[in-house]
Order: sequence, then C-alpha cells, then structure tokens
Amino acid sequence: MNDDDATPALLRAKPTWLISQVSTRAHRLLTERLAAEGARGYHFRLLAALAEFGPSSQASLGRHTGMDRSDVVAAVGELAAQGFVERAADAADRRRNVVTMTPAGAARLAVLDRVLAGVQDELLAPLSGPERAGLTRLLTLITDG
Amino acid sequence: MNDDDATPALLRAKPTWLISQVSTRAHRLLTERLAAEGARGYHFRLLAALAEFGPSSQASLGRHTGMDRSDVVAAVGELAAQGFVERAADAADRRRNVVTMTPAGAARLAVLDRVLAGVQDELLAPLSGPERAGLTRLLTLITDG
DNA sequence: CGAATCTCAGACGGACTGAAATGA
DNA sequence: CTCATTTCAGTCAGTCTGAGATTC
Repeated sequence: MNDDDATPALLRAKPTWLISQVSTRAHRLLTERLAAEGARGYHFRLLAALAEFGPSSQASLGRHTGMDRSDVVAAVGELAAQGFVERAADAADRRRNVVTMTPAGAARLAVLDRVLAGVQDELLAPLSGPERAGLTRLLTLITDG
Repeated sequence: MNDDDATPALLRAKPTWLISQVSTRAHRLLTERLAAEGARGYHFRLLAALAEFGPSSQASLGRHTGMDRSDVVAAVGELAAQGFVERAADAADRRRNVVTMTPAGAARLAVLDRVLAGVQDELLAPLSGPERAGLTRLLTLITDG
C-alpha cells in the first residue's frame, strides 16, 4: 500500500490528462500567491485589459478577459472599493458604465504582474529557457488553431 | 466593437494563462464526447485504474486516480448500476469494499479509450506528430519535477 | 420594434472537509 | 487506543443562466 499513488499508464499517456494536472497546479499556485497580496485572478485580468485597451464598458471587459458578465460586475466592484478603478456612467451611451483605471490601479497592476511572473518561474522550474519558449509556442498554436 | 475579443498581451504572454485556456477547451471537449457515450471522466479514470492495478479498495482507487473519497463512492455507484464494476465486502478486511471490473467493464474501457484518443486528436489538431511528442515531454517534466 | 448593457439572484457541477460507523 | 475505510452531509469558489430594468 505504499505505491498506491501511481497513475494508470492509460491516463498518464493522454495529453489532456497532463494538461489538466499542470493546470490544476498552476491554478493553485496562482490563487495562493495572489491571495497573499489580497488579490484574485479576476483583478489582474481586468487591470491588464484596462491598461492595454483604456477605459472600457463592463461588457467589453468581459469579452477581453473571458469573464462572465456577472463576475465582471462583482470584480469591478471590488477593485473600485479598493480605489484601483473608477466606475462612471457614460455620457454618450447611458446604458454603459465606463470603467477607468486610477494611478493606484496602474501601480497595483505592476505589483500583480511581478507576482504572476514569480508563479511562472515556480511552475516551470524544471524547464530550461528554450524549453519554456517551446512550450509557450506549442500552447499558442493550440489556442490560435 | 468588433475586435473586442482580443486578449491583453500581459495575459497572452503568461504560460499559466495559456495552460488554463487549453485546459478549459480540453475539459469541454472531454465532457461533451464522453457525455455522448453516457459516461463521465471519473468513469474512465476508475476503469483505467482497475485495469492496471486489479481489484482495489475505494480508498486505493481514490489515490490512483487523484479523486476525492466522496466522489469515488458516487462514481463507483454509477459504474456498478451499469454493470461495469462490482462492489463486494473484502473477506480479509471487512472495512473495505473491493471493487472489481466486470467483462462488460473491460469492453467499456476500450470504448472510452477510443473516445479519449479522438479527443486528443481534436485538441492537438494544429500540432504535428513530433510537436505532440514534444508537448507531452515538456508537460511530463513539469508534473514529475 | 430588436439589440445591447448592467445588475442581481440563484443554479450547477467539481473539489473538498467533517463526522459518524465499522473494524484491523 | 489508534488508525484506515466507507459513506453521507454540507461547504466553497468559480462558472454560467434567467430575468428585469434601462437605453440605444
């Protein structure tokens, strides 16, 4: 009963299994490291989108980040409460709430980006530099294909 | 509002993001294709463990498949109701339920393994043969490292 | 009118914890 | 007594659906 944690070969051989294993570990790492900063993955996603695309409606943020409309509402509320973004009615289209990143939000994004970079290093520790680039390339082929 | 589904570069560059994207797609494919056979991922995992390690206690199956003890109970119940496994008290250690795969279960495993092979092909369609082998190698390095 | 947006309220399956009962 | 096993109950965060109100 000591070798009881071995995975069946039928499972270990499947790329989908490996991906799901790695993804679970990545998600755990990410959640832990961000929680230590009092943040969640949604916060980084939203701030990154605001930094790249500028002030946006909440619906647009949802599309850019792959988040559900309901979850955008909640996460933007959290970021607003911390002073990292501001919510304001759009004068031109009053259906919309325009979300804008504050200077504090930009600083926050920089901090979280460093946390995320650390997570990449932890996760990919067994891989060399070229191997990491190769992995990124293959994964990108899949998501773009 | 047409290029509204672009992902921020800060996100796209992170291996953890790519892995999570690919994992989500893999999970969706897997769930769909297995549902078309009236099966779930847990069923394949359990049958594969039984095929490789022989009759096992439920706790042991949980360790082999990375499943939670509660979920093993439920999934074994489903497989038993379909006649693919049998549950019997262990004469030697009566705390245990020994789970045994039936001939029908072995046939079921073969069917599900073919379904899973098809899912790999769908997911990795953009990759060449050597690229698929390379991806598997890198992912294995991460999980074993 | 149809379509898009914001918001809340709850569903839904997956991962997990606690605890009780049984027996080694 | 301590530990492992089975089982049920229930928690918990993440994802998503429905519906309503508003505005284009």
